[in-house]
Amino acid sequence: MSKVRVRFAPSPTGALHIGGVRTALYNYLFAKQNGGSFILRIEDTDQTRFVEGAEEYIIESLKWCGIEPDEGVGFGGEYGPYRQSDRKGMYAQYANQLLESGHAYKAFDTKEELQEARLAAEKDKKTFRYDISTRMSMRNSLSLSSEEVKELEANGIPFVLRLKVPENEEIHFQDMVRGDVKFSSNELDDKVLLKVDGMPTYHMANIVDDHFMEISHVIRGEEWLPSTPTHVLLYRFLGWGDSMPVFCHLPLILKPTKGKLSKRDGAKFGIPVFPLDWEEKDGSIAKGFREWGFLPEAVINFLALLGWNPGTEQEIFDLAGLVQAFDPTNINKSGARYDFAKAEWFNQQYIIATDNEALAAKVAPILAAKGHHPSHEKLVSICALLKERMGILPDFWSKGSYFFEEVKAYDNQKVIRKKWKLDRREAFNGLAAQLNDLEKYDAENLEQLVKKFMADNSLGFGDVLPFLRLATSGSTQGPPVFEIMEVLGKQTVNKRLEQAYSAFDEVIKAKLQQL
RNA sequence: GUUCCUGUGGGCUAAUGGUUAUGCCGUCGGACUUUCACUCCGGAAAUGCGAGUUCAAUUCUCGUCAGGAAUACCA
Repeated sequence: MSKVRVRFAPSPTGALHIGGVRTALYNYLFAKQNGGSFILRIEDTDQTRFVEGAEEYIIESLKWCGIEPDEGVGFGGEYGPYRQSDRKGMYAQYANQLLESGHAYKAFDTKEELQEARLAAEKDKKTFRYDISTRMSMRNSLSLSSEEVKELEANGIPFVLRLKVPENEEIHFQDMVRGDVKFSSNELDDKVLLKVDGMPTYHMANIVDDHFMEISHVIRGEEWLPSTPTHVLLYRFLGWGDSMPVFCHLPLILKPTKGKLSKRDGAKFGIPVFPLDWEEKDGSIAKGFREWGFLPEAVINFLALLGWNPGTEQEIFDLAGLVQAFDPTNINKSGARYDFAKAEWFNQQYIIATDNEALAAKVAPILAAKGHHPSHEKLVSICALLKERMGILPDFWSKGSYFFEEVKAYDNQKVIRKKWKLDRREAFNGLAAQLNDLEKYDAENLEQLVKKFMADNSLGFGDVLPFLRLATSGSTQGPPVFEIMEVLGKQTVNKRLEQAYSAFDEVIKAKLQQL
């Protein structure tokens, strides 16, 4: 078997969404597993849709995900250029070859004429198709006499080259996911091969490029399935039928409701659909997984399992593990819905698995943005306390801001109203004093001290701990209190206790007044 | 409309022509923690529908319905 060479071929029309990332990932996995090459080709044959920065975005996204191409735009290689606009000169030759061999023809129809034909068909509740049944009623080198064609050309009337699809032919091809797939040529339209501007269409360019880049497997989204028979025809007519790549059409990624996931869905559902932030033309920012606080390993793991399964019950895979376990025959046929909750779960797993030192580094920028620059040691110990409670990186702040800022509010007023007693204030003042006198201020000693305090005053855990929590963190939830106190330190805890006692008293006084 | 693709709990999925249809996420309950999370235990919940083949169908066939994709001088 010849060398495995696969390509990821996005068009630079905007941000890459996770469906594209998954396609890239599967290409990458298949290439690496077979000792082959993963190639990035930029399909920019439609110059009207070119978007500034999209190409860089794609490259940066792949890098962030850890699936760098071996060849391609930005990565070098022996089969370049890898940008279709840079290969512009190559395509006409092959389109003309098809013209000469009678597999293509010139079509002079204007946009308006085509539009008219479409409108006419619509009246009959049909869709116009430029194909064997209609081409003789259009203006092209098949329906016109050679004199007429010459005259049109002499007058500089622009034309496109269209594929002449043969009649009554059954076209078969093998698909790695779907097995034997067949189409009738009668259902195919005479696709434009070369546009008026001299640029090839996707169909033409991708066949020429795949051929010369010696692509062995075409792994792409299912939306290409219906045009694959046209591609098969092209390979055959160009004389490349024997070296045609194997096709592998991936199931679509579906949006949370119904339908194929699209770029707009991020804003619509309030979830990330792009790997990185993307700035739209109107200046709005579509938030990426990275900025959302996802780890790339988690995104990759999540995406890998969307439409594929390893055949075992293992769910957590690093990239190397995926390369090993990946098996295209286990790719599903049906579309997979994008479930954000599951993505978050994966991320949580990866955050928990990250050691505290590394997590501290990831979380530091979030704190810096809030104006806090804690010492590394402090950050590491807080990471240890918080990591199991984080789904995404910013949770570090939402669940741990009290480590860095004063407590502004106490979230569980109900507990205060029920359990705080004015006549215990003296005892609690005593506790504060004892805590202040504690020499070795660590969780273990704190716990001992507090337990003794409870025993001395005949108080239960429920009478004391919620207030320690509330006072120090503002919340009755979170990591073990004594560990919070240790990290906070004596001074801070004392200050917060004092403040809190008064605040608790106020709550009770307000309650008494109401009665 | 036409062509093609696809239908397993709420989501992602496993499985075999043959016990109680798997696992994960989510959800609910319990244990642990007097909290939350983690962890552990348990519950509810699925083969779209209808025929046919067969001793036996989620699996094979047909029909039907539903969803999706394609139907551009976009990719």
